Amino acid sequence: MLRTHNCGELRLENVGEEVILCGWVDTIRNLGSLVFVDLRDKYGLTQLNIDPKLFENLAIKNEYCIQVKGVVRKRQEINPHLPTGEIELAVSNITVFSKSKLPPFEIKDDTNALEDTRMEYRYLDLRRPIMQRYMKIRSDLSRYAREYLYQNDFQEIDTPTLIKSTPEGARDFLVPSRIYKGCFYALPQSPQLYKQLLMIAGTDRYFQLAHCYRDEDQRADRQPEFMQIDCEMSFVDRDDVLKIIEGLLKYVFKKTIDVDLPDFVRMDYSYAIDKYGCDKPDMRFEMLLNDVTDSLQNCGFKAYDGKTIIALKVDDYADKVSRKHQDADNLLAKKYRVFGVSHLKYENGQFVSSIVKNINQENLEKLAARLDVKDNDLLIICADSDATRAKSALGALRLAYGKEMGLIDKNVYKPLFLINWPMFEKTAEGNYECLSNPFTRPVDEDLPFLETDPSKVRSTSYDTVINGVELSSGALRIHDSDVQKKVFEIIGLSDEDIETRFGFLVKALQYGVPPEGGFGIGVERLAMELAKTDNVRDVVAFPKNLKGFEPLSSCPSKVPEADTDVLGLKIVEDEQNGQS
RNA sequence: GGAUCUAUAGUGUAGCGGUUUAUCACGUCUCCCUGUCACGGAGAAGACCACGGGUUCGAAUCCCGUUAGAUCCGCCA
Repeated sequence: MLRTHNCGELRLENVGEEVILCGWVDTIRNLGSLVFVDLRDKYGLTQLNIDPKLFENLAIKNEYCIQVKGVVRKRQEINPHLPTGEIELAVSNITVFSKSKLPPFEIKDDTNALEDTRMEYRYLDLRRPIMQRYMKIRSDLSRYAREYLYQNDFQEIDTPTLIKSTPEGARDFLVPSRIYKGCFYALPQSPQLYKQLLMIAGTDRYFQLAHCYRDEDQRADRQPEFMQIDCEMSFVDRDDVLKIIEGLLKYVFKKTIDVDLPDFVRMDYSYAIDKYGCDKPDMRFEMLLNDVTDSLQNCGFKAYDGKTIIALKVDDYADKVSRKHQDADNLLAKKYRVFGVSHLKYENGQFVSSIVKNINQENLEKLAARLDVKDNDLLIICADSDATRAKSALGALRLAYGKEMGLIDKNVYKPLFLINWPMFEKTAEGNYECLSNPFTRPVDEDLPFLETDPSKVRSTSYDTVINGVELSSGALRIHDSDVQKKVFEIIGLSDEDIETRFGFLVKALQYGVPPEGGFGIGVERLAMELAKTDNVRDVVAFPKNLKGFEPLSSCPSKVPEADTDVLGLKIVEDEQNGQS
C-alpha cells in the first residue's frame, strides 16, 4: 500500500495514528533546526514536520513527488485556513519517488503566467488547485447529466466519428481514406443525422456525450474539438423536450455547484433581437434597446432619413462618459458595420450632443418623452438602413455598459428558452437559406406560409441561454415527407443535391418517422458557466489555442512523405491539406 | 478574410528618446534561524529588452516589416 490517507483528510481524531501520505512538495519553510513542508495532492495540503538532517540529506525541492511516513500530531498553533490545519505529520521516513526540475511557473492558484507558458506545461498548470476544481466540475457535470438522463429512460448510444462529409454548415475536419484513394471521412460536427436515424429505428430516447469537431476560427469560448450532451426523443412536442432540458440543467447546477436555477422563461427570437440586440440575451440586467424611429421621423437630420433608429438609454451616467469613452464606444459599435453611434447627454432638461443642432427641437422633445429621459441620463443612438445591424451594435454596447456599471451579479442565474426562430433567411442574392438545418420542423400554424411567404415561417428551434451564454440548441424535426420536400424546394436543393448530401437520411424518412425532437448542450460552455470562467481553455484539459494549435504536443504536425503517399495525398509547398 | 492589443531575467512587471550598470515582486542559489503556514534575516546569481530593417549624434523606448500570443468582427446549419 503506497498510502493510507490523502493530503486532505487527516483531522484531530487521527492524532496518534501512523499514516503514509503521497504527494508533491508544495511549500518549504525551513526554520533551521525545524522544517515544515506542505505536501500537496488532489485532495488538499497536509503540513509535514521534518527533521532538518533528514531533509538536508534528501535535498528535497519544490514539486518533488514523495511518500512520507509518520505519526499524526496536534499542531502547537492551528491554521484556520486549512481543513487539515489542526494537525501535522511528524515525519519519520521519506521516499523520493521522483525529483523535479524547477517548474517554469509557481504551482499556485493566483499564477499570472501567460497562457502560452501554461499550455506548454499543461501538466504543471493542471496541478494548480483551481484547475483541479475546474476539471472536477467538468467531470461532475458529465456524471450528473448522465444520471439525470438515465433516470429519465434515455439510452446511451455511441455514433461513429468517421462519417460522411456533408457540405452544410461549418467546415468539416477531413480524414483521408487509405483504401478509397481520393475519398475522405469527416469528423462529425454533431451526431445530428445519426440521432434522427436512431429515432426512426425506434430507440425512443437516446443520448450521448458526443465528441464534435468544427474547422472554423476559434474564440475565447470556442474550440475546434468540443463535446455535446446530445439527446433526441420520439413522440414528443416542444414542451416535452424543453421540460427535459430544464430538468437536466436544474439537476446539474444543483448537484455540481449547489445552485437552484429559477424556472426558465421563454422569449421570442424577435423580442431578443429588438430588446437585447442579440440572440443570447443576458437578462441579469435591464437597459433594453428602444426603436425610436417614430420619434425621429423627419427630424431634419439627413443622416437619419430612411434609417431605423435605435436608442440605448443609460440611466444617470452621462457625467461618467468622457469623449475618450465615446470614441471607444464607437470603435466597438463599428465592429458591427454601422457608421457609428451618437451620444446624447441630458442636462438641465436639454440634450447636449454634437448632433442636436441637426435635429428639430420638436423631435428631441418627443424622444425625451418617449424614453422618459431625466437629467444625467445618456442616450446612445444608432441609425442604420439595416435594423439588425444597429441593434447588434447597441446590444454590444448594452453589455459593455452593464459590465462597466457593475449591473451584473455573478451569483445570479437567468435562464431562458429562445423560441420562434425564423425558419429561413434571405441571402444577398435573394435566395432562401435555412437558419438552422433543413430537417428542422416549422411551427405548425406557419405551414401555410411555406407556399405563400417563406420569410414568415417560424421554426420549432429552441436555444437555451443562461446569462448571455448559449448553452444548448435544438429543434423538432420534420416527420412529414411532403413538408420536407417543400423545405428542400424553398432552399433550392435539386434532387441530385439532396441525394449526394444526405440521400441516406431522406431514404430513411420514407419508412415511418415518429414526431421527434432533441437538443445538444455544449459541455464546455456549461462547464464555463458552472466554473464561472469566460475562458473555454480553463475547462478543457488539453486545449488548442486560437489557431487550433496544441502547444503541449505541437499539433498539428508534418508527417513523413511515406504516410501521405499511402493515402494518395500530395503535399503542396506551404500548404497542409487533408491532414487530421 | 479583417480589426485591435501585447511581446523586457524562470514567472509577472516598471521604464515610453539621453542620470539605465534596465526597476520592483515572486521564484532560484548561499549563509543564519525551534513553531512556521505569504515564515523571517543577510547576501548572490540570473535579461543579446521577440526577430529583421529604418529614423536619430544616441533606441528597450519612435517608425516599418516579420513571428508568436490574446481579444473581437466575419465564420460557427
